[in-house]
Amino acid sequence: MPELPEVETIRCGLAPLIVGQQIERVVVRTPSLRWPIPSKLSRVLRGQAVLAIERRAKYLVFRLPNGNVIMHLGMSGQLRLRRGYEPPGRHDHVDIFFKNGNCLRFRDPRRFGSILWSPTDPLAHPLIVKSGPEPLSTALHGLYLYGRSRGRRVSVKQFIMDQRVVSGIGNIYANEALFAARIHPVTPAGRLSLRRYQHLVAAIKKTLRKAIAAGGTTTRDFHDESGQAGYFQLKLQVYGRGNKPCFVCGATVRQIRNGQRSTFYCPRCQR
DNA sequence: AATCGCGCCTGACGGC
DNA sequence: TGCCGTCAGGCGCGAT
Repeated sequence: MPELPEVETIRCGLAPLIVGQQIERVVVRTPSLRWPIPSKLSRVLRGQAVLAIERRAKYLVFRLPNGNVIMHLGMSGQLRLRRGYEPPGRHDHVDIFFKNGNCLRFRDPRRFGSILWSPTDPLAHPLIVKSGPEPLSTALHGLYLYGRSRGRRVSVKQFIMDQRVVSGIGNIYANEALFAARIHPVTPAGRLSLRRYQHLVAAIKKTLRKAIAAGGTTTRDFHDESGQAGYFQLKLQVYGRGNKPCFVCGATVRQIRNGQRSTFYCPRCQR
């Protein structure tokens, strides 16, 4: 499930290969994603050159002279760039053919992803404008989370997964960052001290940076733009490790449900 | 305003 | 073998 590090990995891999390239044509086979792909997408993209690829939260933004493509990979979205033609599979929903002979293919078995068109400022798009600060920017700091959390009774894990509070953190990295910060995931957000939020922010940044450096986390669904799986999975401390021994203290990692999400933590390390 | 739970969607997997 | 239920989960939305 692509979270910020996976989307960033895709962006970095894709940028040198398609920035500056001109789009020849676009084939939309399945318009019914999370939201319908705009019927004009093929028309507006034809002949345009990609000026830049940016990332905001978990969204990819393709800058073009006449507007912007906003893409979200949802749970199972993949992007692959390959040379020449390959017959599309059942879940290969969109092809973007470039004049240099490459094809960017969007594949998404669960179709929770989305591809939208924004003729104006994409950062002002309703889906993006409410996103919280980028976790790796200076806008995310301990005092910010502390302030936003006052009076909040939701668990700290749900709190940091709220994209309006801070963007880009999904279930995997929420679990990992809370482990790194030694904070129990179910602690009410409003009950944590400023000092503990400072530790948490440091842990979030460190966890995300390491994941980006490693090229994202391998899951069933994630592949980067070349189809390569990430290899951060080897380093996951708690996610997916229910009933296994904590790498730090040996206690049994617990798996619970919190806010309808699988939650993993070490009952001895995290308080 | 904050919180809760639903629904979208498919594939993997376990049980019978 | 095959069928069925459950789980995985990002995120907007409606209800409370």
